[in-house]
Amino acid sequence: MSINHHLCISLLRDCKTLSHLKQIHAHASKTGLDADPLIAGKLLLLAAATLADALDYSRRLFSHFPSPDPFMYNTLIRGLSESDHPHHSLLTYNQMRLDSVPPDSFSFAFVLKAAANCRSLNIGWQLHTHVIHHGFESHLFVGTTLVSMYGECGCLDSARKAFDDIPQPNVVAWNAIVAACFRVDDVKGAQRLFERMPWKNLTSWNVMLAGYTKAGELWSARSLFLAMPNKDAVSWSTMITGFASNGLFNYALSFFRELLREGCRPNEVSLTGVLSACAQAGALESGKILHACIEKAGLSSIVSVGNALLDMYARCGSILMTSRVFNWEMEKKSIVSWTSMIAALAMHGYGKEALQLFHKMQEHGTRPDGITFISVLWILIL
DNA sequence: CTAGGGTTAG
Repeated sequence: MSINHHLCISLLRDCKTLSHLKQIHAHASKTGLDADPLIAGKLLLLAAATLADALDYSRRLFSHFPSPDPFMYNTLIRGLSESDHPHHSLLTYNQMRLDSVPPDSFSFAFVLKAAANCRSLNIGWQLHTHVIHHGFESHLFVGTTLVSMYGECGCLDSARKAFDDIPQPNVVAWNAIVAACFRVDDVKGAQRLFERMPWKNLTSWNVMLAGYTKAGELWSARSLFLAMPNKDAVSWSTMITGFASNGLFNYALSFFRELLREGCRPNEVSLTGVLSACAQAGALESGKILHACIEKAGLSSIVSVGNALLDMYARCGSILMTSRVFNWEMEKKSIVSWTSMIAALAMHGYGKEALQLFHKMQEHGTRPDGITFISVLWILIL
């Protein structure tokens, strides 16, 4: 089968997995589309860079283009900035400058995100000078990314200055500076800004909810939630995960029930939140009901949902259901899945099986981290 | 063809 431009673009738009991407690439290379720097080749690169498990692949694709343009550098910088090694994004940015390709506003938006993910204030400051040097200091998008980068690095003063440098901040910029206050636990400052905001949208309210729950001020969050003009799935998820992570299981469960009563469809975030509440409360029966809902809604293939289910069964003492979920219901496993299963086996006295799984995990190419080793050590204690 | 703010498990 040979494919044309149009087909290639629509296939890439729906591409979700690495093997799917490889198939498309194979078909595209038969007609030379993969080397077409105008559309298909670039979109192939874009798909690879935004697919979580296809970064090496995207780098290989990138290296085949003799003279990459800003779009292609940006694509790789973006993919790497969201990876586990965001500093590789900075290396690509440096390569771009060495190749005398001038960075544009997109390049700065992506590379500043990488600095934020590295939590490196030094890199952030250095990039800020580059932004000024290239004349983007009053660019709305770049300015907003600077605000959130400084917030992420815990430097509220710089975030404030970057915000004041934006000539006409819109609601997104305002939301960014409010979120920056919460990130350094300046709840009072966030409240003052929230009241002074010229406009608010739903996200502004959700920023406040998330900030309050992170600061442990759940009653402020609750009264704001009740006073909000509109609520969406993020508002509900924020409240449920907020209550669950602060140990208020009954509130998490009753908010989830309320969500269902309002006719909202639970998403994967609210489900992981309420499952975590069941796990901590030992509510096996509620957990089983949720399990059935997840299967019916077709959400069981989402890794975070599967992991939350695993943890719920393990903490509720049902080792049989834990291994059933792990062995039969999870097609995709992350390091969290392997570690949860190992911990569950070890804590229920199945030391030999836990150790076997520890080896099997490495055979699957997943490298253990600190938490995995701690889980294995439970074998010695129990 | 790419971009900024809010929710996700061990």
